[in-house]
Amino acid sequence: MPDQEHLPDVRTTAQAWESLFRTQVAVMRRMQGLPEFKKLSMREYDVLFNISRCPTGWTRLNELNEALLISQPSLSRMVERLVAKGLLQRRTAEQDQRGIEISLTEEGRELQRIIGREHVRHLHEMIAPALSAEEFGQLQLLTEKLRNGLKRAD
Amino acid sequence: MPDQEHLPDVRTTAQAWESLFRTQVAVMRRMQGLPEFKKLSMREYDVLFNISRCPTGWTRLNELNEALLISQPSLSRMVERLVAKGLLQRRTAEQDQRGIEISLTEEGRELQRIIGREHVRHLHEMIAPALSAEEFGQLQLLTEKLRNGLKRAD
DNA sequence: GGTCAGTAGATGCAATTGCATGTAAACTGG
DNA sequence: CCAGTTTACATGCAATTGCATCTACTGACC
Repeated sequence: MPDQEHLPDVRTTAQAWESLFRTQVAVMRRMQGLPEFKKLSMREYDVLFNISRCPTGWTRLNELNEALLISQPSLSRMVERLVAKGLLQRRTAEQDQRGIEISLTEEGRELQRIIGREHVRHLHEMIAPALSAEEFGQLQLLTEKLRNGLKRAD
Repeated sequence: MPDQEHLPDVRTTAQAWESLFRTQVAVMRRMQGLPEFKKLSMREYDVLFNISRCPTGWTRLNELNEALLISQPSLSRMVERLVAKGLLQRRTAEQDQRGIEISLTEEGRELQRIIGREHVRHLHEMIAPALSAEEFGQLQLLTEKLRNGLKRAD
């Protein structure tokens, strides 16, 4: 081990978390009203976005659920609604007859792209003035490291 | 201005935000099931916590609303429920007869403290292994700076 | 191969949420 | 001072959410 890094105490971790959390709230709150989220709520967009990131294009419902804060029954019904809107398609998983796989339809993919572009543009306007490029880079590294280092849920 | 810091591009800001957001989701998701949130949902606890931070002990409803992601009618009714549970008290504001001020009751303050202690303890267990004390400090500074530097909502 | 525990989603139902709108008080310009 | 606008919160109501539970399938053990 190179330099001695001392372990964080409770105050340090609590304050850092609180600051991160409040920042997330502040940004989300400003984003809520923006026009791109008129057609789809932010939660729904987040579902489309997560699916769009899957290499194969298909995800298992339970896997998707882990990336979201909503409960399993809520996701189940949200997917139902998004299928009804023509934005998603479902199929039963090959190797596990209990499982459901979902993917974006062409329409869903297109809507995700449209909203995504607007979203990124507005996000950039909102947060870019606050930090330098170097600081954003540090922030990304620190949050990635934090996320990857979380103690496994028991 | 000392060194030349270059301005962040769109990719840089979007990736940093996404990483922060995903980290927040990962932590919140693990927190949801913990026993301290059996008596009160996380949203409700967050309300008590925010009020507990007010120097005077009283807050205006609209001011409190700005620190939360829920809508104004939702907060209005959540406060109603928390008053019914005996955790909050309400009064009309002195200088503005339209306004409502709320504060914790003794019972509410005590419950907030109990949940808060458990929460901080579990949070620490969960995230402390991920970063050093110095890194948590950097994370706090960066998120504070980000929050304070957000472009004003139009 | 049959029983039993565990996992993936679906569903009934009550509670919570948000949207649109309502009411009342405060501000504003003449 | 008074009409018109804005602000703060409440309320009707439909949509969404979560909890508890159910069904169907899987995997393990014997």
